[in-house]
Amino acid sequence: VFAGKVVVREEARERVLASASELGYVVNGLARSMMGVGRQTMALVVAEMVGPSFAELAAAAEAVATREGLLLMLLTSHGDPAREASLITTLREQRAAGVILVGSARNAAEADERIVGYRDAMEQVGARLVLCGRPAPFEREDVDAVDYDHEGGVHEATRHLLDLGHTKIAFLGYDPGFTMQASRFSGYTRALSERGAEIDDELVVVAANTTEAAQKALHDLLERRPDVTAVVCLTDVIAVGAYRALRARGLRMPEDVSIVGFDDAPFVADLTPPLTTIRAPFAELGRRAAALALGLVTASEHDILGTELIVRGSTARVRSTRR
Amino acid sequence: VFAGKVVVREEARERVLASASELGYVVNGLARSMMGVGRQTMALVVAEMVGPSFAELAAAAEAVATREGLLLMLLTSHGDPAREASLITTLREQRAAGVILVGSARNAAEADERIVGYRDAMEQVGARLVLCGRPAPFEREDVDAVDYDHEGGVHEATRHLLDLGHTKIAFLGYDPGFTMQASRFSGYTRALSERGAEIDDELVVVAANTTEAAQKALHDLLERRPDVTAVVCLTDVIAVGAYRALRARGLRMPEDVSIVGFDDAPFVADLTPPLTTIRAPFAELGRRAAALALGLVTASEHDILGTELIVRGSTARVRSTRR
DNA sequence: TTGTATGCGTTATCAA
DNA sequence: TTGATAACGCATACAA
Repeated sequence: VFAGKVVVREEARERVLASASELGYVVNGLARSMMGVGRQTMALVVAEMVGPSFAELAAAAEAVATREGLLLMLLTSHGDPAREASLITTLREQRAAGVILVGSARNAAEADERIVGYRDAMEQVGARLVLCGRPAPFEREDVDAVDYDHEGGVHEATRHLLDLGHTKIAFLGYDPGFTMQASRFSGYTRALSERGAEIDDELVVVAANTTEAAQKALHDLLERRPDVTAVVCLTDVIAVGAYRALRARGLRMPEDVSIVGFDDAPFVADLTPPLTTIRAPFAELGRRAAALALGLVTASEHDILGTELIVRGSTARVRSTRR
Repeated sequence: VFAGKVVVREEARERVLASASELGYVVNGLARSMMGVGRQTMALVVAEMVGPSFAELAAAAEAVATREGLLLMLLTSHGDPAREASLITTLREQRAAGVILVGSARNAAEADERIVGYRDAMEQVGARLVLCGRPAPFEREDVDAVDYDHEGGVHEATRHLLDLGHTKIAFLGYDPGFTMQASRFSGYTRALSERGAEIDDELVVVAANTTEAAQKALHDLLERRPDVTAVVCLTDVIAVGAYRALRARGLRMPEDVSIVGFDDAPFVADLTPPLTTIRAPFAELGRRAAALALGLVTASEHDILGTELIVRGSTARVRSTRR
């Protein structure tokens, strides 16, 4: 009766259902899926459960999982390769239908090899691995990935600043060791190069993705280089750190310094001034990644979703003189 | 070898491990936990994956799940009782070790009965149910719950405003149909009563928990009652809506109107002015709920965690005249 | 220390 | 339509 595959007399079915509800019986999903009837779970692995992007993406992925009758497992790797590997093992043991690895990854051949290993391991238990928000390793066509246009987004933002007359444009949050950081940075360099501008290494500053780290990093930069009139921030979190640093130094936005962020986090439109930022389609990203992970669609090519520059009050035309 | 219970010769164990890694074999966790060896998952059910509180709480719960070797399933109910019931059934089928129901619940006897039913249903398959961020139904001692002091938090915030000389204090986000809304509101009424102030019904305004709804609600209130000098907001999201409404009307904060929120969401300290708000220990909440759900601790009584008023720039002494 | 049998709650198959 | 039985991959107990 519960399997639903076999034809049963109506009266018998009702008798079974009645006893079941009387006894509080429910099918043992573990035994059921052990018979290969179908997986019951899929997984989403993120470095940390932070940021708006994470919630939006997870919610979208869960929605498609639910539609397919699956539960969504949410795991964190804390950016630790060992923990990541152990999660993959556990998910294999659990016979998850698919796993989505989301977020920036280490930008190294060794990391790429790990990913391919994970993919093969999952495949061995009949599950899919899909990358989300990061490029496929070695640009391999045989690893499913859905990403958004980090490079294009920052390129558009940087060009926006160039169009406003800025020339001393800093990049805050540089870290070539990670894919996301590297590709966003390359959007910055491309925009500058297209205008024939040199990359001023001093204006490219490393900062961890926290408000505090960003604040300190920009503070230090402005000590050395008070001529900066605009800063491209890796993320909105970093942009908020930039706001704090500028405010602490008595500089006005956007009159003295223009700021652009990335993510369009909640509330950044309510800052003073409202943050100009880049919006990525996180919900769509989660949907596609989940659909890929469950084999509902097949990746025609590597999907790269577009981003959108949202111009608000934190960017303005450069002023010829400062102070 | 994999069960680890039996003593095996070292050479044999190595031979097994070698073959396993060669074949890519991993234990079938489904079959294993079917033997009652131990559950492998626990679940966290929220209405929506929004808000900072959610991420912080989920991360903390996942940390203790991980420590116990379990995976965390994250499910959304969208506030729909039918979906909630269906999730409970699925989790019973999956033999989850425990489930945490988090967030505001409907404030009705019928809802309480549902919860007790869920608890019994989970118990039947040897799993625990724990409520988080909402009170136990009917104040039943036999339903595990860990909550924080909604009432006390808002009471402290309201008294803070009273101490600053405010008398026309509005409450934004009223909705007696839900536990969280009701208990936060009662903190407001208690603070007023303690000072011998009447509750002015016109100053108590309904608003859904979105920035847009709050903005419109406060706008409408100020049309009718321009004498309001302070507003207690159900959440930070609503407080941001209040900021917008005030700004749109050309009112200054805190000179013309003081605002307090609830949650201490990211970035609210970076608004202009920085938001005075109430911080609840979401991480601790998640930790305790998870520990309870896994039976690591037993609830001595119903845990009510304390909150903390964080005074920032959005509240100030009332001015005798406006404009 | 190792091999063998039994049972767990399903699905699937085949006979009645 | 229904009942009996094998098989799934494991844990457990017991014998070798």
